[in-house]
Amino acid sequence: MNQDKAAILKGTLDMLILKIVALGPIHGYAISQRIQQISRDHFQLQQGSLYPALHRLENRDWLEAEWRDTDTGREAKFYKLTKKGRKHLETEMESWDRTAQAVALILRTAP
Amino acid sequence: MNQDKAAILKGTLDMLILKIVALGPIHGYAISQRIQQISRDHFQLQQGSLYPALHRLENRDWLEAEWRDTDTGREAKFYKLTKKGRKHLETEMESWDRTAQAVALILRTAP
DNA sequence: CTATACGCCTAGCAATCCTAGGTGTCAAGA
DNA sequence: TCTTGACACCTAGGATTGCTAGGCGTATAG
Repeated sequence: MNQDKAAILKGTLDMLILKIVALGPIHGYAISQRIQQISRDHFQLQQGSLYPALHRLENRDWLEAEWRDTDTGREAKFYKLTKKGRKHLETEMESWDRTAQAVALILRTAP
Repeated sequence: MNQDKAAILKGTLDMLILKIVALGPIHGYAISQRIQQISRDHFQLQQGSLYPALHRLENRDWLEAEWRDTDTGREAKFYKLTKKGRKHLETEMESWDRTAQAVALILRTAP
């Protein structure tokens, strides 16, 4: 079915969400749109992944939520980063960099 | 405990193993050593991940196994890529590239 | 008035990697 | 001699994670 839009790589979703929220307060539904948009339609974040992840991040005190109105006048749950969340995001990004480099080392090894 | 050696990113292990085996026939124990070595000690592949993965790859006809002697005169199960395996490896590598780029797009987005 | 987008939620599945245990051989050092 | 460590294989079960597939309610466009 989805040959086109790819699933999120396991273990990276938290980091991606935190990064999007770091750009400014935003509600859940919009997060999935932003991820799809910025990734140039590569990632397709499912709601069944999104909302549990948001609750997970809130429970770990990386995100704070607040009900507010959207531009279109509807209620939505806006998230913003906590200090802990910002710190954690940095750690995760550094970790990602090292991991991506390590993978690249292996994939680029010539026979 | 392991602040140093990182776990393998979920979903990438099959690709990494296939890539190592693509460098030439090799047995399981040596695969984990090679992965650790080439990744400059970043990845620490556990045996409880390694062997189930190898059986998985064999069942999918991406790897073939054969018992042979090592340099040290012991018996070991040497793996080599099948044609299907080589093809799958290429697909996975392309997929990884696109995914890594998509992640980079998101992580590099400035506020 | 009906479909679609918006916006939230949950239960349960499938996959994956790990921990923690096990087997047996062999070489080196106390 | 005996014990430790490296070599080389294996499995069961747990934890985590993202998805599928369902659900709710409102507003807007056709």
